[in-house]
Amino acid sequence: MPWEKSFNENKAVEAAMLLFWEKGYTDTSMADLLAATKLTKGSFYNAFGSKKAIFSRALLKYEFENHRAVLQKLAATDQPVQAIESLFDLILEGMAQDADKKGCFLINMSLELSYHDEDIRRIVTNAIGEVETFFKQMIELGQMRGDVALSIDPQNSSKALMGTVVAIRVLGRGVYDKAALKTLANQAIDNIKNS
Amino acid sequence: MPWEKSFNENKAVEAAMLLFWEKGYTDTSMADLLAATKLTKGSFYNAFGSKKAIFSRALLKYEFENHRAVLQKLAATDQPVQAIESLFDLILEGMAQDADKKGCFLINMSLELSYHDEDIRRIVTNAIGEVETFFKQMIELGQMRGDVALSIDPQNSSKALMGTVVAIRVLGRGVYDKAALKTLANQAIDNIKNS
DNA sequence: ATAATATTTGACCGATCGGTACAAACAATG
DNA sequence: CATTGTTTGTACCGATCGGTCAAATATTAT
Repeated sequence: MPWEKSFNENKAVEAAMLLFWEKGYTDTSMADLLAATKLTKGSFYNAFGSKKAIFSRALLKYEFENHRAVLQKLAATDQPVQAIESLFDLILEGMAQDADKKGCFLINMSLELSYHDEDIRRIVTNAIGEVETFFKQMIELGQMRGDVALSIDPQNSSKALMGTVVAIRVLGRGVYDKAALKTLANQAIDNIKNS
Repeated sequence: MPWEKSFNENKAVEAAMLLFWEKGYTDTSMADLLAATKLTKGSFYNAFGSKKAIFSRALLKYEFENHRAVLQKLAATDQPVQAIESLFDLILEGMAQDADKKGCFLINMSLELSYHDEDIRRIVTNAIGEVETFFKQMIELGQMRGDVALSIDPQNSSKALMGTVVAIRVLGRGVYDKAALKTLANQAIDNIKNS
């Protein structure tokens, strides 16, 4: 009776994600989306329903693949300070390879949409909370292992590390160069290390 | 021969600034601008020429009034660490009073336009450079006075402070609450203080 | 007065916006 | 091979986008 779609829905969301990531929500038009996903209007609206809907899916996909997966892999280590360093390394490396200077999709959207669109704000807030939790756990683990100074407050320092990530991702879009970003990261890490 | 404009051009730029600040560039339409400036299309284009043009003027006005003026006043002090603290206080206070959570106009625009529009990127980069210079000068002054640890590198630490400002202004738009932002500021300041 | 000059106004422009309607094309089942 | 229900392509929608322009209007110099 029914019939299978001739296109890969996941690929379409992927293409949309890259577009939204690069150009933001408003500056990405339906025409852009149709071109990128290689869908016609009928198929698009049949599959996704609206521009906002595919945007949400794209943002969640990003969060899932570019955040959650990375954090989980890093958190599995038994060398917490190194895990934190690795996260910063990954971010810096990713930015160096990103010729378009797209930055972080989630953080970009936290400025473009977050306050006016409650759904988006929740996704962003949640994603940032996850990163912060990662930092906090690594700090606590590090304190148990003696790698992190006991004078450090995990709650506060995890926020500081999170703030550094935000700063790096924002200033990395054309204001600071690679070296300056690296400086930011190094200082933040030094602040928690047991010297 | 000529004839004086019946409207205050500066007031118009001010109104445009508040609009762009709140909604961003793309999401602010000509209709919005005309309503806010109380101009008709002809007058608007006669006076400013284009949407981009009045945007640039609005951004520069913001930079002049909300950045340069504040920094100059603070830099005049002979208590540099207090000047830095005052800057963070001013930012936090301003954000607490800003019900719309507009954040910082310049930093918002660094994400929306900076990489794709070279003119805007230059304005943003320059403004951030000024803040960073302020921090650097205050740190150096503080080291001479003994308020700031000599182990601190002014160049690096001014970047760290700048990064904290960026983080506060970005995360302050709906992700972090007042207390969390204050935590970020306190940690950044503690890092340079001579204990 | 009136000529010269600049501003203001509102109608109008083509292009693009996101979204809908619907018929034709289609694959799976009876 | 007809039936069924989905997918697909496209024509079309009203609204809005940023921007133009000519005529109307107000001011000053002569």
